[in-house]
Amino acid sequence: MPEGHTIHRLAEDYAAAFPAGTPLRVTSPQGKFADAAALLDRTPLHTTDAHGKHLFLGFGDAEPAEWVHIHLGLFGKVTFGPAPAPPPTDTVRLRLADATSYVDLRGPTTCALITDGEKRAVHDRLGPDPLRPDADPALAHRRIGRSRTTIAALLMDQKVIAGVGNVYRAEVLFRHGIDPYRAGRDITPAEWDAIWADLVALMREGVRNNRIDTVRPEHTPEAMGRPPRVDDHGGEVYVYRRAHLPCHICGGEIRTADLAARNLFWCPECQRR
DNA sequence: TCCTTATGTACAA
DNA sequence: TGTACCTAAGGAC
Repeated sequence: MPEGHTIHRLAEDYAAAFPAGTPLRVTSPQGKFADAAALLDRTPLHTTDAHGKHLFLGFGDAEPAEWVHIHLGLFGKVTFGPAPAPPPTDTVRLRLADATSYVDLRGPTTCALITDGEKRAVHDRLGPDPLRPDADPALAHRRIGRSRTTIAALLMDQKVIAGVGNVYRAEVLFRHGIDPYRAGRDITPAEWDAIWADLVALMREGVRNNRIDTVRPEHTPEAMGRPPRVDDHGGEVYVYRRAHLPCHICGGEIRTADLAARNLFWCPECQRR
């Protein structure tokens, strides 16, 4: 479930699973990361970091000079388990293991050993991340405010804002009653401030619960006297993957459309221009 | 067993 | 804009 909240949660979970100082077995059963894994084998995990959808694992006994850079893409998955680790399947790109637990990485778009400088370059090409304390929302609004591109596309552009994916994009626009096709430059500073603050809160909750929930208590099916939801992605949402179903608030039909090769979902009644 | 789909991105044309 | 890449689950047969 890789939007930014998943990656920040993984950074926490990797660090919690493998305390600094404990040497790890590092392997790549699939083979695609075998050379790097051999270099890292029997060294401890020192630090983890996350920016948007990018995860960084720093190995060694001191401040890392090299990092494992991981991006899950659309399919990547990480599974944690207790020792003893089962025999790995042939899709495990990276396995970390110690005496008490193991973690398997499968299907990432990126899993590469990079230098500290290369890591900085990744940070430099990413926009502010609502989950990072150093993030500057004004930086994002400066880009959005000059753009004729739709706000729906801008929210997915990691150079503009890092960590938002297709679910948070759809849900935050719904929560603020914003038509996804409005141009970025028509988003007022007040609207942007509210969107940013909401993303900070929603994504922090996402890290805490390891899933995306966006429905306010007063709009849950129970509170609205409607039948329980039938979403299959784990969280409570207003519009994501709810095409042709009734809007939780107005009862109108949720619409869907292609936008930049992704599925956009919105309620045309609640999200007017 | 095959087909579709998915919370993503990079690159070619 | 289209396509390639990575994996697994669910649904249609």
